[in-house]
Amino acid sequence: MKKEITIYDIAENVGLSPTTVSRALSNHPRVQETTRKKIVDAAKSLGYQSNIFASSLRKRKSKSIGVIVPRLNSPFQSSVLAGMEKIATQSGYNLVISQSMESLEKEISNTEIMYNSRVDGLLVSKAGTTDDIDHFLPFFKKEIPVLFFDRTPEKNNCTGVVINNTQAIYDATEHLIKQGCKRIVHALGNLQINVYADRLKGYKYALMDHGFVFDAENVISIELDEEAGERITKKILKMHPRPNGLLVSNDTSAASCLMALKKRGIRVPQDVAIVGFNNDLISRMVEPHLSTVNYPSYHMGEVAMKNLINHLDDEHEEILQKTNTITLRSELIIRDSSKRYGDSG
Amino acid sequence: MKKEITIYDIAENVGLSPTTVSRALSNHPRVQETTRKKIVDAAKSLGYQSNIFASSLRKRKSKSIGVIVPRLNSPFQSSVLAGMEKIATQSGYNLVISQSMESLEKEISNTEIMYNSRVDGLLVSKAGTTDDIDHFLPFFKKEIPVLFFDRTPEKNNCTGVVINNTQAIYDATEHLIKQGCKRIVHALGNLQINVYADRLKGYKYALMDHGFVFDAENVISIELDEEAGERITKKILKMHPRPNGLLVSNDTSAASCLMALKKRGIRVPQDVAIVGFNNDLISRMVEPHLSTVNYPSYHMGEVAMKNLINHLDDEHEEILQKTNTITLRSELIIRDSSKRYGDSG
DNA sequence: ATGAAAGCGCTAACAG
DNA sequence: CTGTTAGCGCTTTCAT
Repeated sequence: MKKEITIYDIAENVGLSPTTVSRALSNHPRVQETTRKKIVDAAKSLGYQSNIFASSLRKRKSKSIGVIVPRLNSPFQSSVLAGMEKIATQSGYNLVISQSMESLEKEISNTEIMYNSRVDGLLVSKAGTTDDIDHFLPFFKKEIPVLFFDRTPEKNNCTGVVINNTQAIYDATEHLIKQGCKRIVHALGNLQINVYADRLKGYKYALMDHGFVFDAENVISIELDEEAGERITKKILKMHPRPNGLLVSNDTSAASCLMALKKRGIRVPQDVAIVGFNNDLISRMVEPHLSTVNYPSYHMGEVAMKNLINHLDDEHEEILQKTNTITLRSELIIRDSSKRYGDSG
Repeated sequence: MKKEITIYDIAENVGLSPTTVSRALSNHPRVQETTRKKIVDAAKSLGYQSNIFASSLRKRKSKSIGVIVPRLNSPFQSSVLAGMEKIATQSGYNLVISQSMESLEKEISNTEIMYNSRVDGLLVSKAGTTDDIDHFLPFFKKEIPVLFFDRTPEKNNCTGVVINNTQAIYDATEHLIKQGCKRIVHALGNLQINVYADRLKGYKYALMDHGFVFDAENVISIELDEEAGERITKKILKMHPRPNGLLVSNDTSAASCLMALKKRGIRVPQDVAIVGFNNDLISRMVEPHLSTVNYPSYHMGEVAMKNLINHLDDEHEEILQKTNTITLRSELIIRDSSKRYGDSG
């Protein structure tokens, strides 16, 4: 391996000390402009590449941020990541990304890897299985900031960026009630995940507030994938009376429900009104278009990253450190899949 | 800041030298089992965390791999990334991800960042604008492997993982011809991107082989986003005779075409047969279901990463170094959007 | 099987 | 504004 060009080589070349070279290269104010110029030129002509390992070792900072998501391959998550990447790159941070595949075991292992990689901060959307956060303890102890987004642990001492899931589903449920739905089924994911637990609450509250009786049979907890529609539809068709309102907690599954229902000759929204969640592309491509909850995913990525970085860069102010929860605005988008009485909301 | 626990502390604690501790912790064979155990236990009880900066500085390896994609937020790319992440994590590599936003300028800047971050290898799907690869020169010079996937530069000295785009569209075009389409329009992205240039070739060859005359008017080069369908449809409707076959180079746009056509009362596939590209979820959710080309995106991620890592880990064998191109299998999936004569392919 | 010593390349006190 | 010095924590000869 060829020898690396170091600041010592540059120093020798320009007849200055390594310190000055180091300062010049990192735009330290106390270096004369002419000196800096000379150094920068020499660096370029010698083909110098700063050694980030040495720099990190000395500064105890990696300038990188870890992100752990349940799955990389999801319209929602990839949109969040896009927002995060934009801000991180702008601010000079690298993004180290891994996925937990919805498994706590993998999340723990990923967390350890991130810790050992010495990321300056960690952004996490929790895997479903449990509410365990012991594996973040090393981060807490070392005061490396951990910020949760979307799927946050229940323990309320963790900073998180979320939407108001309860309110979102409250609104959706109320909308279906106003559309004349008498039996409303709510299909959602693993109830150990706060996101779904909160949505269930919103559903219950809305029913209550409108004089409906909550019936556990109307709650279907299921993996919300592409095939979910078939499974949900089969369950619905066995119910008496047959449900005429359906809340499905993501658009992929909502779209797949729509298809499964239509395949059986059941009309949407006349026989069953459907509301999805996320406002993914697909909600605008199926017919009828899906009513859904607009989830500001890209924005969530931006906000989460911006807060983390502010926290890292503001060495003095620790204002954000004690911010508990940042709630982003989400809103119900009403489209044809749930409009049973003309255009009314 | 509290003092870090180092191998010196462990050494002192167990009465051995730092060298032995280092060896024990990295599973060097020449350490007695009992000694290793003692060291590992001490490390644990002292709360030791290996300092990866020091280790990287010494070993000149970061154990991380950079990935640059045009956009994080795309069903195709996120699926590729998921495949990459799986393999990288398995092999003990971190994934540093950034997006070029389809801009050469950002790609160049991202490449520099990756270089300065000292990634052990780089995986790139090129931004569209040009075929420029000068910004990878520093990698080539230092013999840091760069592997392209999907969108590869034309210069044929770059290793790449691809599908046979020409063949894929050849098959799709032939299929439409066999379905009785007399005028076939091909909508694709920026023709400076090899992927689209190759597809155009496949389209031309298929026309030629079936006695059709190629007409440049039938090629629409356009940004393939959610709104593309409207733009494509407007163009088609101005053509005489009206096209009755349509190849759209991604499923999002193909689906949006489908909708735009249906909105205008044009029947698919009877009036216009459509074939998309990628086999995204959406192709199975619109009606009629989209015929499309199955693009093994997840697999492409796995293969690209596996090859890169093999290259990195096999210090002796440099077999893969001279592999030029790995072509993955893709295949036409025929669904209702292009079936004009019953079930025939 | 274990240890001593040197150095990877940088930055931050401190001094001038 | 510039320089001297020391050390971040690890791995790796080379020696025993």
